[in-house]
Order: sequence, then C-alpha cells, then structure tokens
Amino acid sequence: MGHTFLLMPELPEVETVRRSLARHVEGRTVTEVEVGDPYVLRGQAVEVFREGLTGQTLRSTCRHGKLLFFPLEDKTLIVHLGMTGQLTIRLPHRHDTPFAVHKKTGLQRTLQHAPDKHTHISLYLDNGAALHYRDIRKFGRFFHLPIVTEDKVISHFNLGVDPLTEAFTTDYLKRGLAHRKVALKAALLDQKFIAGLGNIYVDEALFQAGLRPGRGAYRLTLPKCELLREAIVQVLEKGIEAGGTTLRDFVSGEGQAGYNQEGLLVYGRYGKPCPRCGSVLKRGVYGGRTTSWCSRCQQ
DNA sequence: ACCTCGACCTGGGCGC
DNA sequence: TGCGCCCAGGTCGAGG
Repeated sequence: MGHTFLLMPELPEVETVRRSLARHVEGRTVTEVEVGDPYVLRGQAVEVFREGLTGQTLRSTCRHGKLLFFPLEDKTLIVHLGMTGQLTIRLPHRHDTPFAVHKKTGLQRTLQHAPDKHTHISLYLDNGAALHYRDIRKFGRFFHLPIVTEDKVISHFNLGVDPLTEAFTTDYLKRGLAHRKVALKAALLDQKFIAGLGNIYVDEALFQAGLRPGRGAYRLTLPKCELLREAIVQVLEKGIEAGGTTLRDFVSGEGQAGYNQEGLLVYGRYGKPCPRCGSVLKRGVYGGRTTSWCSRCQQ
C-alpha cells in the first residue's frame, strides 16, 4: 500500500510497453484468464471474454497510435491504457521488487509486482508468466474482436494516421488542418486525425516547431506544416528512445522506468523560464487540456 | 459536420 | 492526522 504507479500513455509509452512485452508474449498461449473488475470490459460479457481468449495464441504485438493490440488466431485482443493503465509481465523466476530507485531520476519504480486491488485483468501464459493489467483510474479498456487485420482494427476505432508511419506526410497534415477552426493544439490531439499524440508530446512538438498552440489550425502554411511534422516525429522518436516519460512511476512491460521527463522543455513548466529564451512560460487551456508554451519562441 | 464541456475514476498534493 | 479542494498522461457522448 501507499505506492502508486502512474502511466502516461501516449504513443512513445505505448510503444515502450509493446517492445518490452514482445519477447515474453509472442508465440505464447493463454491458459487462463482472470477478470477482477469487469468495468474494464465496458459491457462485454466476462464469460465471453474469458472463453474467447483461453487457448488462443498471441501471434504478435502491434500498435497504432495509443492502441496496443495482439493478433490471436481468429480474433484480436485490443488494449487501450487510458490514463493510468499498466500492462506488465510477471515472470515466474523473478522476485517481486515493489520498490527500487531509478539510477538517473531517483524515481521509485517496480521491476515486478504482485497483483493488487487495482489489477483488473490477468492473462496466464503457457510459459508460466502472467500478463497483468493494472489501472487505478480505470479509463483504460480491453476488447476482443473477431477481426484479424490491422487495417480493420484501425478503422473499427476510427483512428487517424500513426505519425511514425509513411502515411504521415506534410500534405496529410496540411489537408487535415486546412478546414479546422479549432486551436492548433486541439486539432493535433484529435485521434481521428493523428493517432498517438497526447498532452505532453503536443506541447513539446509545438515548442520545437516554434508554433503557438492557440492559433487557428487552418492558418498553418505548408512550410510550417513541414516544420511541425518533423518536430512531431522527432519528439516521439526521442520519447521512445528514452523508454517513455516517467513523471511519477511509469514502468514498461518489464518494469523499467523511462527518462524522457528529463528532456521535457515545456510540458508542465508554465510559470518557469523558457529553456531557450528565459521568458516565463505561459499557461492556457486548449482542447480542454492544460497547455504550456513560450510566447516569444512560439509565434 | 464541427465544437465545447462535463462525466467517467482514483489518488496525490497542498492549504488550513 | 484530517478535510476539502484542485489537479492529473484520455476518451466519449450529450447538446449547441
């Protein structure tokens, strides 16, 4: 008790989880399914979920935007981590380590922990490992759908392009922004347009591109769209390389903390000096989310 | 079709 | 130690 694990799952965090789980789950067969709190299933029948997954083999691990999914034999297991969802593997030969201190950040992390009252779903695998889903706020959700292609998963959830694919071109960005009267930041948070950006990486990308979050999305010129596209790709790739952003106790599927938080330039830093020009970072709300930006560096 | 805003949850942090 | 309030990485649906 007393320790919490908060995940900030935007694209880089979800990709970090996917990569760290891959070697533990790919090719494994589900032997048993436990559902603690069916809320996470959002109305799907518990028995249908359990029986649908038991005996199925996890063929691979996939991600599109913030959506994580696992193709099975004749269906797909799909996970959205919401705000505080964690998907971690618990290996039989390892000791649980509720607390450890991250070398660089000093943040607490866990390498592996036993299920607790926030663990809502557990999949037991044929190698003795268990895949636990833990989610304090329960904004996350699990699905299993009788579809097998990645395209169909993406269209089922109405997701836009993943910004780390070739479909994310300057043209796509320009055309998608052209008709939107909302703030640029709000447009970038729309998962039907670009799948994977969230509050942290949007603020970081806008700062890097030198663009004001509150300006009308439709006003972006093609050259600015190119700058923005590059900035988005760069901040996301950097986030993945850093193993995600750990503000509190984010852990990968293997219990590793990320360290991208050390490189955040504006997110959550309103009221503090701009790392580039020193003027005080502004605070505002766009797309319903708290936003930080530099009014001198971002025009 | 587009947009805004509250609802959905639990817990941390802060002021008193 | 406790209470009340505000805040938090994300959607989703009702209503304008």
